[in-house]
Amino acid sequence: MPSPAPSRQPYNIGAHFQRGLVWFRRDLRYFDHAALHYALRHCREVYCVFVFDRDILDALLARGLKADRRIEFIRASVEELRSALREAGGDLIVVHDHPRHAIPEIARKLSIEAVFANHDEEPSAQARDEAVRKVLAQLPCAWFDFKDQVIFERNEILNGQGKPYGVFTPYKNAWLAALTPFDLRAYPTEPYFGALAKPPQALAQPTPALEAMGFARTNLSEIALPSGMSGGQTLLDEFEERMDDYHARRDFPAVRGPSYLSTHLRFGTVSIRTLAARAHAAMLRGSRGAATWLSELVWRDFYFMILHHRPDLADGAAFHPEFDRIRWVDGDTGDARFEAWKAARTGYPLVDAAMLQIFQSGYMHNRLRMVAASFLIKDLGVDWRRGEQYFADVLNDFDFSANNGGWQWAASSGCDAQPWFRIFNPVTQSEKFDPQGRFIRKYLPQLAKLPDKYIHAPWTAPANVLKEAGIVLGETYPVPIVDHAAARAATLDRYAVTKAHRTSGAEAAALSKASADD
DNA sequence: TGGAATTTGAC
DNA sequence: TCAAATTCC
Repeated sequence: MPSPAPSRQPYNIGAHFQRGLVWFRRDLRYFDHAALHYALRHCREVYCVFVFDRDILDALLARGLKADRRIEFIRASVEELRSALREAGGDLIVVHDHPRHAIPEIARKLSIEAVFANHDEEPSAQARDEAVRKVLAQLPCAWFDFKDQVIFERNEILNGQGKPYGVFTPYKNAWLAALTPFDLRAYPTEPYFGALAKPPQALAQPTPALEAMGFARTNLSEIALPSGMSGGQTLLDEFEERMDDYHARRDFPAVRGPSYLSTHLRFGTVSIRTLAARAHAAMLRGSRGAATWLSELVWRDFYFMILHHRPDLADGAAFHPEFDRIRWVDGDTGDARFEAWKAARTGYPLVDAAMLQIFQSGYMHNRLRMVAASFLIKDLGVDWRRGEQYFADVLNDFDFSANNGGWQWAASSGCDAQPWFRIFNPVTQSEKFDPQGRFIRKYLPQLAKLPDKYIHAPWTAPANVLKEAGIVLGETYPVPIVDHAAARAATLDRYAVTKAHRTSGAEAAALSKASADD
């Protein structure tokens, strides 16, 4: 049975079923949930399942990533969801398996007539769903999927020519213009909880332990990232207190400015509709902070939309292919630079502090993501894909679309990216956004005694100041691995190949004149 | 959602 | 002389 196109009208299932199965993936909540809403309304009995996906988890283990905060976050969130569903009269079947095997098997055992899930735009997830759907079709078992994790998806926002936007600002204007109360309204579930059903004991096995799946405990409990729906709610409540100041505070990593909700958005322990509705309402009453924050939520929709139209991005393609002509610094030099960047040993304090933040906590402040990415790409000359992969490995809130979008923005190869000749100065950024060095001092205590004036660039400090602060450059803290001015010049050279094919009008005229002269 | 070099303009 | 404005990368 083909799945109807997503609609901004209430989805018309057009049938009722005896038994349905809701497959939870990146939507670990039981309120305001599209798939659960429609399943509860169209099935007499609704079962719920979560699969710890061995295709994903085994790949992480094969790469040695045993201590992954995200797996721990997911497991805790799954446990909370499971308790909540139990209290509501149902349960959550939790298995550690390959979805293309587990979902049809459970569907068969429970005589499920229809599986309900929410969209996941990542190409690998699309392939996964297609594989599951194929097996289900043979049972037969129907499949329904829904927009849930964004406000507008896929082709819902198009430009005047009926094509997807490639530039953010006009996209955002169209997004705001298209917004209706329907788009922000919750998909209620609670009124229909009567349909939740408890699976037989054989399927209601305990949630697998981290260790049973091959993973180790992490420092998740120490890093102020409460998990589950309750954790998301706590962070949202706290953020609402400071939302009006978001625009003024969000750029300063030493200040509590951001919402810290990104990981909850990633795993759906908060609802995007709740967040966007709060932001939109506050914006309408004149809150600049709320307007700026809403803009960030629109960026999130934007990058999901871009990935939907450009699945080749998942294969490492540059959004603008001419940027794949760049010769990056590779070989031993490239390796050494990349390792120094990861190890927080670049000699630029703000960059190193940022890299320690992500390493220790799985989180990096958004301003610093731009600074650290720009430094790897445009100061060290290293291929942006290497940085993208590292962030993918360690960020708690890692989402392919936004991570790829951010890296390609920094590399200037992306849609609506910064111009290629725009190169952050890591010292200037530090002076602007961490003026008192509070963030730097938190992560680099060996620099703590340096006066504000020199904390952004220790190598410029006079010998007696360094001595006074107990610093021996090259021993207690690295000397800069590259000189910014020289690196900047090298990057401008390196990027020159991206404009080689684009001949200006004057150049074209000169060329045709030259050939006419021959 | 820059930065650096250069020019301009008020002293 | 210096900071603001402009231009170029």
